[in-house]
Amino acid sequence: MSIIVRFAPSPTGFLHIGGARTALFNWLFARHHGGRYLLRVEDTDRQRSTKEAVAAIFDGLDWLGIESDEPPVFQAERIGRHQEAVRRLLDAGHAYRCYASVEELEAMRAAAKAKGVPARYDGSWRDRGVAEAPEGVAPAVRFRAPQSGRTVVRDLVQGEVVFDNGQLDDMVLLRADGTPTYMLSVVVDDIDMGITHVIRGDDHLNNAARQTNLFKALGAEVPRFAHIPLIHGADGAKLSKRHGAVSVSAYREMGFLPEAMRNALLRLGWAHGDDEIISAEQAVAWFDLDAVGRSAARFDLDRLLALNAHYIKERPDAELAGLVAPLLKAKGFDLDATGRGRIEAGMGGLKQRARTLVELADNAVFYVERRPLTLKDKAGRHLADDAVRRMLERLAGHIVGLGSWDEAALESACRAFAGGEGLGFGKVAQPLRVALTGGTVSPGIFEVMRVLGRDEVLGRLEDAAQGRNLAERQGGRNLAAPQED
RNA sequence: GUCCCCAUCGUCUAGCGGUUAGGACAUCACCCUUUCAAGGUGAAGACACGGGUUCGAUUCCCGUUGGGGAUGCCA
Repeated sequence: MSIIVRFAPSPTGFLHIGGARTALFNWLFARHHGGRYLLRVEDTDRQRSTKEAVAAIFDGLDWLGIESDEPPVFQAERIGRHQEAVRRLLDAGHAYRCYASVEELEAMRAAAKAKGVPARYDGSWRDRGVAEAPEGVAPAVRFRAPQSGRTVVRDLVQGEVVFDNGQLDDMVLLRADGTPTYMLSVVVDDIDMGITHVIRGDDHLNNAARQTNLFKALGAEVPRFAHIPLIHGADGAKLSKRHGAVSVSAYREMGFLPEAMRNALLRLGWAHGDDEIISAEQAVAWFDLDAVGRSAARFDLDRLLALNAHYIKERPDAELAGLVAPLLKAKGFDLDATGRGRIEAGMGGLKQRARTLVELADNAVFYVERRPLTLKDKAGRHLADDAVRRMLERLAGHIVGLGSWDEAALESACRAFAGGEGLGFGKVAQPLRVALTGGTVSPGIFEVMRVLGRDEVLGRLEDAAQGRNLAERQGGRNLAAPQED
């Protein structure tokens, strides 16, 4: 039997990282076993579902490269099937109409809680006939769940979990307005879609028991369940808005690469020995449910950052230049051919120093800035001394006629100059760096000179010598504040 | 309250009865060095507790504690 799994988000908000990981695990599981991965939008709650959320979820999944093997199924469009299933259940005596009001239900729960018994619907309409129905009250339809015995969920991750049927109440299948609830639609749709394995967050573990009984009542085979542990926030609680960045799109905006995100998500609750950097191909080859852990994990931004730094280094320079261009544009730097050329030529040194695309863009600014440069933070003090400026002027004179403008030639010329001045190389390099980049932190100075080109270097040197640089600007927006030396 | 799940360094984890309890991130040193990174080397850092079972428990069982989840006409 071929494996069919699905990711079934409810479009009541953005795609958060927990959902993204669930999708990833499903997708990986299908790919690994040569099965199919489907997408189903659980939008039976018409009040809270929005088109924007659907778009955000699709967009996030797309960005992560988790593509569905078939067009997405919209649950709301399948109401007919759900209602039909309820009719069958009603006919077979597996369901009944319940006329209890919302107030009554609340009272029931409060009473149960006070008595210390499971808070659940008391089943008072289980065996009452329609004749007793109060007037003008539209009934909800409830499942007639088994009241004794136990339901066993054989879970691929959690093992065998036993529930006392006395704990499980008669869940609502159809609301009073005739719309299906989640509990009903998941089961009907999973049956119709031929889902063989249900991989989802373990906040659904309890539901698995109730759904198991529904599957049986519907005469269907119960799929295999795999409830994966939740991802928690830094405080150890279930992820919510108050945990800061939780949406996939937020991470995208922070400058993370999808491959880094996937790698990070993959390693939450799943491991393959000591492997940390895992490619998409390896993930497919290695992933299986037996290696999924059972304890909740916290999402660690530092790890993501480290992974992202790794994947940035692995990306070709041209690709990174393309990724950074729009970020630079947003900062007001529209790249011309020269700018683009410099960004790509300087990418080697740039990408060594960035953990996010945002940092990469911030650090690349000096390559596309127009003269005279605006000095960063307190960098100006390196250029404040008149003797230093004259030194820079002499340096310009020393390199202006250089035969070749490559890094090796630049280095030997600059070192020779420093020697001639009786200065340690650092005494020359740092003012030079500030003159050329406007800051005290940058890629290797010879690389910078090479990328900038002779004219620009000479021009920036002259600006510095003449004291033409502009006063400091606001500090960078790097995740890691740039260190002052 | 009731039910369910979980428990190895700060974090993510390896471990599947006998290990100097391993790796990664973060931290701290040192090396390299034109700054910052990167890289290299090293350090510090964990089996929640109590009972069993066993020749032997991080590992198996029970309990305690702690954390989480579910208790909806949300999903």
